[in-house]
Amino acid sequence: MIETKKEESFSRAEGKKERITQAAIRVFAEKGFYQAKISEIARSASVADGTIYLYFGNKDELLIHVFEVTMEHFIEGIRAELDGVTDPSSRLEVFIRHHLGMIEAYPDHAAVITIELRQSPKFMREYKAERFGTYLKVLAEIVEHGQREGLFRNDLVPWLTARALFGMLDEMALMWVLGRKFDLQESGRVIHDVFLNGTLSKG
Amino acid sequence: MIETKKEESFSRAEGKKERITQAAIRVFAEKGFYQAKISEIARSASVADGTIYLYFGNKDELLIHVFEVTMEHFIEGIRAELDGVTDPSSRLEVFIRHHLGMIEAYPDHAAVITIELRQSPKFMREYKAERFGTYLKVLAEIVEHGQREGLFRNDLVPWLTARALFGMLDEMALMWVLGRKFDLQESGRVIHDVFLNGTLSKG
Amino acid sequence: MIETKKEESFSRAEGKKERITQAAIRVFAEKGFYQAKISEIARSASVADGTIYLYFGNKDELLIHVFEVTMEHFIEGIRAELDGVTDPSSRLEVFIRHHLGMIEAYPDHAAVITIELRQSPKFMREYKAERFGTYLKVLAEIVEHGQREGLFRNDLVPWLTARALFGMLDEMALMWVLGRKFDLQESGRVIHDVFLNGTLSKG
Amino acid sequence: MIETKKEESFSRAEGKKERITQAAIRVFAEKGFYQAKISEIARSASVADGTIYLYFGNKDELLIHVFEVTMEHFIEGIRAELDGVTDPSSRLEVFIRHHLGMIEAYPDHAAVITIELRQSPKFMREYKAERFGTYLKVLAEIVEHGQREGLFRNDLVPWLTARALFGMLDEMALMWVLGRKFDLQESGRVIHDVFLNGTLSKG
DNA sequence: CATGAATGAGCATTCATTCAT
DNA sequence: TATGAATGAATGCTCATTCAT
Repeated sequence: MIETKKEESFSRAEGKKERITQAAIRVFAEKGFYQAKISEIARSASVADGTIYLYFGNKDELLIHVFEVTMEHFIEGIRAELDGVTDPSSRLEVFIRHHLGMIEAYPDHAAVITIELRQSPKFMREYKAERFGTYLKVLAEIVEHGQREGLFRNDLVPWLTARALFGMLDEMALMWVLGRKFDLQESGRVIHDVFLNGTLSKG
Repeated sequence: MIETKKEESFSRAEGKKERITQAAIRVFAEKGFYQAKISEIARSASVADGTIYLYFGNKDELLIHVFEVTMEHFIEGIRAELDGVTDPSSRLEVFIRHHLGMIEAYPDHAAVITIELRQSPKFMREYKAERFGTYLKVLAEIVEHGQREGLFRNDLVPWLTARALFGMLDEMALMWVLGRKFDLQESGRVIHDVFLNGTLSKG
Repeated sequence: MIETKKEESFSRAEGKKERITQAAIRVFAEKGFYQAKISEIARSASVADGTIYLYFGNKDELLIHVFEVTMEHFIEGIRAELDGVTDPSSRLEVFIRHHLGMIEAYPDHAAVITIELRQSPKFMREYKAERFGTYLKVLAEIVEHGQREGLFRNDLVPWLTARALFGMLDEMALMWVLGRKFDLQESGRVIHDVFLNGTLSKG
Repeated sequence: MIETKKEESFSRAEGKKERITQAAIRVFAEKGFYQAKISEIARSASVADGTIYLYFGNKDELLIHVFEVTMEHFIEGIRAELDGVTDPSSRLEVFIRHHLGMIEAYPDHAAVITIELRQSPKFMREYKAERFGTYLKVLAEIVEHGQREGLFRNDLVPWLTARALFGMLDEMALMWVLGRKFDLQESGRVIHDVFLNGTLSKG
């Protein structure tokens, strides 16, 4: 399944940007964007405050980068996992399992996604989250594919459906991160089952 | 259906607290909690900055109040709408329609819910959102009721199911608020349909 | 000796100003001038905040009034006690005993004097503390009188001497108020004795 | 005698903290603690407001530091001056002359001592002024020493006596700072003489 | 006279960002 | 590149004072 990356020793150059990014993920996840202090991220990354500004224009850009990197992480993973899986139902299952598996392996990522996507509407209107769109597109295409195959109902708007599914997964992730009071993967299996039965074409 | 309250002229006393609350909803919704300035809320409520502190201990407490009032608003509405509706499927439909209807009528409320629920995990861990729990409980009880009636599958954990449903609705609300690029109630009907078909007991 | 006034029920009119004054003495004594809140003084006097401004122009004036009233209290007392005492040494003794006795009976007064006299030099330069001058004059006149009688050395400048004596008494009062760790009147007797006879051992 | 330090150009590091401290002494002395504004101290020290918080946790801590530094200044000076002086009467004379000399050389220090020591009793009860205690101890030990030598009366409690003496000196300092209407050192000589010999005329 | 809700000027403190080294 | 001391704009909150009732 998904294995947590071990603390790698990066090359000096890119390593520093990467260290900052990872530190930012940790701190944003724990404190939220506005409570996170640049100085704390710097400390957590073992760099000077000013160093962060050699790699990122400002705090906003750091947040955006963190979000994009996080989504990239999800995207690469899901693409690898989907490779070779052709059955729409299985693809859906893989997506759900992978998403929740990532949350379990990297809980901070859940917080980053959750927090980032829910900044003020104003912020969200301005920042077009491309990678997030790409990730959702993977899901929407699973739905479309399933529709072409005649498995899924044709009255579903793929991108709305994808977003609704994502809403469920994100809500599960949020709850789980808060208290870890239930089995995340088990909830994923139920979501898959319910969603599937609800979306099957009657033919 | 749901009708937007018109700007009432309140009595001095409660009126002022109410004006501040409504102004806070507007400003929090547009700017988010941290970007919202007390002085802007005060201006929007036509009171002095200091007046806010006659009614609320600090900015945090104002946010919490705003959230609680918002949820109260949802709770009262849904209870009234559910009154007399006995069929679980219909109750579910009513809930979805009402929730999304409220979002349409009071779009700021969607932002408040979204923002409030997604503050930093740290914040959420400390603040127990009682009213939000009450609201979700209404949904969970619809599921439970449906299970007792033999309509819904028994393998669904009611509160998890309710939360997943809420996740979908909240995601729809978020998207709609951002661009109003689709018919919110139509998406609600699809969610109801998909969810229902997915959760029906096979008996 | 000195007896603490019991809580009198004043006539409504002057009573209110008096209540405010006494409340201010209490609060100034405990918190100091800047930390004392008008609202706390009002509460302590059982009047509304605004009422204070019917009797005093502002917080500064209230402080000045409090100080003047306090000094008046000392002045009246010391004049009564000195009445009929003619011997300079005895008059000095009476002054010291009375001053320290007042501190013991009304410890808040010590704090008021201490605090008031030590506001910023700027403040002190502007506010001419007349009553305080009157009080000190009583002491200076005891010195002068003693000089005329041939009891005291003629090289003492009376008002400087009076001020130095006052400095000792005020310091004793300050210490005593802080911890009450010694016998205030006993220290007064030593001061009287030293002042009169000096510190050299007679051996 | 005592010579006023000229404005030195400090090294960047300690220099800045020192500049802030000296600026604070000036401003506290002129305005008093509560009227002194951080921004004015910053301006007076030619640093930004925020810079003060790199060296001091908050305004209170700045005041405490200022007081401790001031007392340190007095302590170092008096120790140097007392070095080699063995006669108790002379040591007493040195102490008085030095204390008042410091006031003349650094009048702001008088205000700092006066103000600091007379904050609200509440403040004083919490803050244990160690350096002030050390300074007073020097004086108390002069008294004790004089008692052991048989010069001073044995019925004097040294620390009370020291405090009374300090009260006289501080009162002289306060008056002198306010108007400089008399010769401070001359008043010191009289205090020394009176304290030693008392006020009775020898006739 | 009395009230106390409302006001808003004022200030300590924070923290993203800069820049001399 | 990297540093971190220094900056100073920005803001939540306080509280003396006012004034409609």
